[in-house]
Amino acid sequence: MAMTEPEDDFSQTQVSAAQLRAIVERIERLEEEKKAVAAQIKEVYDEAKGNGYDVKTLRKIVQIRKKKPEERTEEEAMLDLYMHALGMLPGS
Amino acid sequence: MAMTEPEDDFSQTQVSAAQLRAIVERIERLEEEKKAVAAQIKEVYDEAKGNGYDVKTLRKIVQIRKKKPEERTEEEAMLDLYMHALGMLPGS
Amino acid sequence: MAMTEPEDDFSQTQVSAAQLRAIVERIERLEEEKKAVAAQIKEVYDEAKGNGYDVKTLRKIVQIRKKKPEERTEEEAMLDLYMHALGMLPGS
Amino acid sequence: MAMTEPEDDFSQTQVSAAQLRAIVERIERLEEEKKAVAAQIKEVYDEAKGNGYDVKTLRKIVQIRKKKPEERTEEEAMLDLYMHALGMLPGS
DNA sequence: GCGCATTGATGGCTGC
DNA sequence: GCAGCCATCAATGCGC
Repeated sequence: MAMTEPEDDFSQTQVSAAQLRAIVERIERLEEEKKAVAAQIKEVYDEAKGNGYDVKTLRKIVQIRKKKPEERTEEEAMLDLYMHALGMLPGS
Repeated sequence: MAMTEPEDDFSQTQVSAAQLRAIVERIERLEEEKKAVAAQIKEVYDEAKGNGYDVKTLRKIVQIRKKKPEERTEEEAMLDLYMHALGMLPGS
Repeated sequence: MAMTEPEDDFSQTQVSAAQLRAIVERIERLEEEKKAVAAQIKEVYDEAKGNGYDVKTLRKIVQIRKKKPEERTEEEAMLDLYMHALGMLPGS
Repeated sequence: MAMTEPEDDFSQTQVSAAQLRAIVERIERLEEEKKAVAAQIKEVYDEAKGNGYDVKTLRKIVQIRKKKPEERTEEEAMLDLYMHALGMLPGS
């Protein structure tokens, strides 16, 4: 009875507890997913290693491919930046 | 010609390049998945925040639940030890 | 000649460039100092470790002492609240 | 008396407490230094801002000057990296 | 007040 | 096997 019809004083608390539990468990499930994907990534690296690839180098390549577009933009902006900062451009 | 009938000397190299490309692309796909899951986790925290929960505390809870009870006890004990030595606790 | 008697049009620009350079170099010097201090901090931790102290706990202590007692109390209270709601505490 | 001639049972503990306190305080002093230097850096930026410089751009410049040598090295290594990884170099 | 960027902390990997 | 290194992740501070 008390379980199915809790005291009013505790209803809100119980709801909060249930919500809280739901939130935490959702996060934990998602973190497990993330962990699983991370493990798959590791597997690919390990397999590659087994095929004679150098993991460290592979990581570098992935990293470079990730950063490239960003870097190129920075590089292009840089010249303008310096020139502008030094008052060598019209807009300065 | 060279493209459709490559020199034997380069066959192995081309296979390696293909393997390499396959590996890198698999990793990149998995990293995108991981990124997506991370975004979902962020959403849950944001939603919780919208419902009045304190995100920082939520993170702490998740972290604590990750640790084994034994670890948690050890860490707390060590902290108490140091805090006691520094007079930061009532019983000191 | 042009170097010793620059065109009026460029005088201001040159001054700005000099100022700019001065600013940037001052910042760079200060950042080196900051880096040096960070290295000293690391040394202290390493030395402590050599004397048998637990670095992780030391860091926690330093962190806790940084916070005002009030903050600390609030945070602990919130954590207890959540942990209680989740049945992670004895009294729940 | 107890203060100047502590019980043997507590000597080691007290020494540890003193050592511990010394360590923590050294760290705290160094962290204050670091904080002070950081504040000086901020002052330079603020002063520059007062002189009409764009702080955001200044930060970018400092950043670029910091990363450049490193990036150049990476850039150089990269080509070799790709070529090596793809078996297009003698050493592969 | 929010999002971004830096900084600090943790856990995993590598080399000795 | 452990210490140092690196990559990831949380947290603080800053600017918009």
